[in-house]
Amino acid sequence: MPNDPSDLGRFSDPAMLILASLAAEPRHGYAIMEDIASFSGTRFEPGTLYGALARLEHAGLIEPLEASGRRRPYALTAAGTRLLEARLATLDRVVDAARLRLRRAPASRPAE
Amino acid sequence: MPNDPSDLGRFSDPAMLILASLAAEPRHGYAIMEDIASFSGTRFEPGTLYGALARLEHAGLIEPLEASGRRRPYALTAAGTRLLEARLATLDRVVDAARLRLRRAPASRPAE
DNA sequence: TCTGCATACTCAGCGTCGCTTACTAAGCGA
DNA sequence: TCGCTTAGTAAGCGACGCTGAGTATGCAGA
Repeated sequence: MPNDPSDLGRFSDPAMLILASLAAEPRHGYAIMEDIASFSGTRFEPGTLYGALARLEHAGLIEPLEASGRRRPYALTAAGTRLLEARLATLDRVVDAARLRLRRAPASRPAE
Repeated sequence: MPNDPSDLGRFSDPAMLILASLAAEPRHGYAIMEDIASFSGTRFEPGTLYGALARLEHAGLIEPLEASGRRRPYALTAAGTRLLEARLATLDRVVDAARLRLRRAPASRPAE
């Protein structure tokens, strides 16, 4: 129950990638999609993208800017920036821990 | 639609953390819980932990070892190890991209 | 001008998965 | 034998990711 807005809900992938994409500058949905595909290799379908966008806006992590034509651009809020930074730090810790554990794994992993 | 077993389903957090915990050595559920809490700061409730464990086993990413008493230990399979490594590489790319973007962000973020 | 493609977004529905909560039960020290 | 920690089971809810189809605008070329 994400009553806590500092929590990304239970998921992180689409939301995290969107926050990362918006970190550089405001972008509209379609551009976010292209951008994410370029740096992460994952291309979201519109439903995934715009659904996540709506949730992030509702959580106050991003905010809509004035539309120009069909394009509805979004910008990171201060809260969104803070959350992204915190999330990045946690990810670093986890990735480091995982690498360490992989390296310490016994060389003789059972067959298969 | 995780017909593709090389896919962690749509989520990654609990599953990823479990794989990371098992990377060092086989562990049983309760020990995984403690371990994850120690390196990631997140403590899963039993439902979350054992649910994810069952899915990972079903996907062939971990396998149960012989139980000793109540303890049901699991070990990473070769597929699990490969997936963890791949996932780690992707995470690195994403974290780097995000950091770069944060640094390039215009210093003058609108108020608030 | 009309066709057709790329852009940009909306909407509806399904199934999965995370999360909570409560319960069972073994092992062990006081 | 009481009670704490350890260890795992079970049930249910609702959020969210994902797919897929549909709508509409702008623009280049025939």
